[in-house]
This record gives sequence, C-alpha cells and structure tokens, in this order.
Amino acid sequence: MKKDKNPGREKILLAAQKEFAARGFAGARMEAIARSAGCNKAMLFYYFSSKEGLYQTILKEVMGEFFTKIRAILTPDLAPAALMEKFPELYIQLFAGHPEFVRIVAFDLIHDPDNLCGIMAGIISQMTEFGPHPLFERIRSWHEQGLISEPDPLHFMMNIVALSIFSFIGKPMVEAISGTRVASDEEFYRRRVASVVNVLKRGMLK
Amino acid sequence: MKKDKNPGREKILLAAQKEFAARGFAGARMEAIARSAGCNKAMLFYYFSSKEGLYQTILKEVMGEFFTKIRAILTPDLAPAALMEKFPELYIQLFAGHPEFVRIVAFDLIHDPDNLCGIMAGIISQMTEFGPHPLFERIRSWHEQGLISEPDPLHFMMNIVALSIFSFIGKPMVEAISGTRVASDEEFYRRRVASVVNVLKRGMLK
DNA sequence: TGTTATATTAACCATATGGTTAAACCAAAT
DNA sequence: ATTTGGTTTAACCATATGGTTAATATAACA
Repeated sequence: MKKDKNPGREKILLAAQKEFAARGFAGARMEAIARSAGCNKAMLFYYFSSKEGLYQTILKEVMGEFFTKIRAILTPDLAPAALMEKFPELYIQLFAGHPEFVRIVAFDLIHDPDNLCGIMAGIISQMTEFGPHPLFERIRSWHEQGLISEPDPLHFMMNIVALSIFSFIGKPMVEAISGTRVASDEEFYRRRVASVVNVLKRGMLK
Repeated sequence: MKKDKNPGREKILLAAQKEFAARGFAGARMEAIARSAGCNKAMLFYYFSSKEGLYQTILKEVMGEFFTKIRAILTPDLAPAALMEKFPELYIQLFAGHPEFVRIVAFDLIHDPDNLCGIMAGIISQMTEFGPHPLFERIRSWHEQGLISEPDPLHFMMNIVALSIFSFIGKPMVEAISGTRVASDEEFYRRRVASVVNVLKRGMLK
C-alpha cells in the first residue's frame, strides 16, 4: 500500500493505536484520538467511516506486521531448538518495541476471541508455502522423531507463546506480588528472553 | 461477611461479573447487568453507589477468593517441585471453573495495571505469616541451595504464572493458528496441566 | 394496627459520544 | 482565473448511558 503518503491518515492510525491499547475498543474515544492526532474528529470518519472500521484497520495492520515477522522465522529447515530460541526472541523484542500491540491483541482476544482469530486465520491461509498447517505438522513430526517431549503441537506452541507474551501482560502483576520494580526495561527483557529460552529448551527438548 | 444474605445483592454481583468479564469496564452496561440480575438499574446504585464501586467490589472479591486459595498452597515446608505442580493445577482448575475471573483480571491488568496491583499488594500485605516477601525469599534460597536453575525469583514466578494463565487467554488464539478445536474442555485442561507441569519441572528443576 | 427501616421501581436528568453535514480550504490541472 | 478533487473544519444531531429522585412496596416489629 501507499506507505508514507497521507500523513494525516498515518497520524490517526498511530494515535488510534495508542488509544485502543490504553482503553480497549469500548473505552476508546474518537475525539481523544482526533485530538491526539492533531485533527478534527470528522477526519476519522472521513478515512475510516466508523469506530469499528478504524479499529479493524488497526487490528489487521498490527496482525499483518506481526505475522510477517513470524513467518520469516519459519524456514523449511527449522529445528526445534531454533524455534524455541527465535520465537521468544522475536516475540519479546517485537512487543517490547510496540507495547500497544500486546495490549490491543490481548484486549481483543479477551473480549471477542472469534474476531481476532478470524483475522489470523485469514492471514495464515495466505501463508501456504508448506501446506495447510505446516508448522503444526512439523512439530508433530519432531515428536515422532523423538526430538521433543511434548506430543501435542497445540500445547507445544502454547507453552512457547505463553512464556513469550506473558512477559508484557504479567510484568506489573508479578512486580506487585514481589514488591519490586525492574530497574531497566532493556535489562528485564534481555533476562526474560534468556529465562524463557532456557525453560523451553530444558523443558521440551529431548 | 454475610454470605447468603441479600440474595438481590448476590445476583447483581453475579450478573456484573459476567458483564465485566465479557465487555470490560468501559464496555459493560449498568442496565444490562440489571436486566441480567432481574432487577431495576437503580438497585445497582443502591447497593454499590456507582459503576466504579460495583467494579471494585467484584475485583476485590475475585482477587480475595483467588489469593485465599493461592495462600493455602504456600505451606512453610513447600518444595520447588510441589510448587510447580500445585500452582498450575490450582490456577488452571480455579480459572476453568470461573472463566470470568481470568477475563476480568486480564482486562483490568491490561487497562490499568496499577489498580489491580494495588489491590493485590493490599491482600498480600495481610499474608505476613512468613515475613514481608516470603515466597520470593524462599525461591531465592532454593536457587542458593542448588535446587532450581533460575536465579531470579521474578522470572521463576513469571514462568509458572505465564504457562498457567495463558491456557485461557490463548486457547482460542492457538486454536485459530492450528485450525483445530479442542474436543472437550475438561480433557484439554487436564492435558494442559500435565504439559505445563512437565515443562516447568524439566525446565527449572535441577 | 401503625411504625419504621429496608428494598424496589418508574420516570427523569445531564452529559458524553458516535456519527453527519454542509460549507470552506487548498493544491494541482486546465 | 476557474475548475476540480481531495482534505478539513465547525456546528449539529440522535441516542445511549451513568446517575438521581421521589414515590411505593415489603417485611419486621412494637
């Protein structure tokens, strides 16, 4: 698509991303987005026709960028250990750079799982390089070859995604429980990746 | 507190729990809660004075029940392996029985981390049986004794909580990615617990 | 029965909010 | 200079929604 063109439109998308991330769909205010984007509220409707339209646009964009990067990892010769290293690394790094992503995705996932899942299914259906469910089939074969301990690809992936994504949702929670605050975010995420990769490899690699 | 007394009040809390879980704070409608509870909207304000009041009441109640059960696990003689087994088991079982809990907690955690964390800190501060930060100190000592591989208690706990809680938030997501649906929820959660416990023990136990 | 404290409701109210519209602005093309 | 097409705005609109109130029902109790 035309990227840097329409700077107004881009600014709106940026502002909307922040607003939706902070307040969720229902809590987001069109006027707040407009103000934050430095334009009139009507512009939002001019470009995106409705709140829902704006929201879905962002969701697709976010998910698109996300899946594009994920796909880059999934090379045909991918080994289990590499997946367990690269996935959390990419995931945590990507989300650390775009904190809004996690929150938007999480908000939507909680509120209306089917919506996001539909979008994801759509994106995935275009990634047909390796057949219908390439990743899951490959994971299954890893187990058949005795490379990994978890027999079910669903749980295998859930373990990887859970450890990666929770770094963001759960950070404040665990901080509150422990009564501590992490000193620097960078340091925290570096150690987070190390811990996750370590647990995954020791935990699921045979 | 007076438990079964005030059946009207209880019905409102029940209905509100569902509504907040489904739509989050901003998306929840007072009238929808009233209708669902079979009473007039004014009753909500009569008992809870405001939407915020109703919400906070539920949050405290949910978190209270939650932490009470968590605390029951944390016996003074708790061993690392037992924690890794009992925590996911309890967590997943508790949340499977009360799907609203996860969603409410997650919604709130995403939208306003400080709020929930404040409540949690308050509850925790009453659990002073073992000193100020009993759990985290004990985890640290486990590592010093060479029992576990993860040196940082924060990451140790995050790994446990992440794997447990994500079972609910992420289930639909991973289902969508895989293109499959779990047959029975009970079977799914049983296998989920097994997988989580396995990864944790293999991954972090020395 | 009359009194009282608690529950419960219908009817309102003020405001916030998503969405619309008609007019104006502006840059490029003619 | 005029047209033209996209862009931008101020002023509105209809409705939804959190919250209030005053009146009424209900049950306990004296």
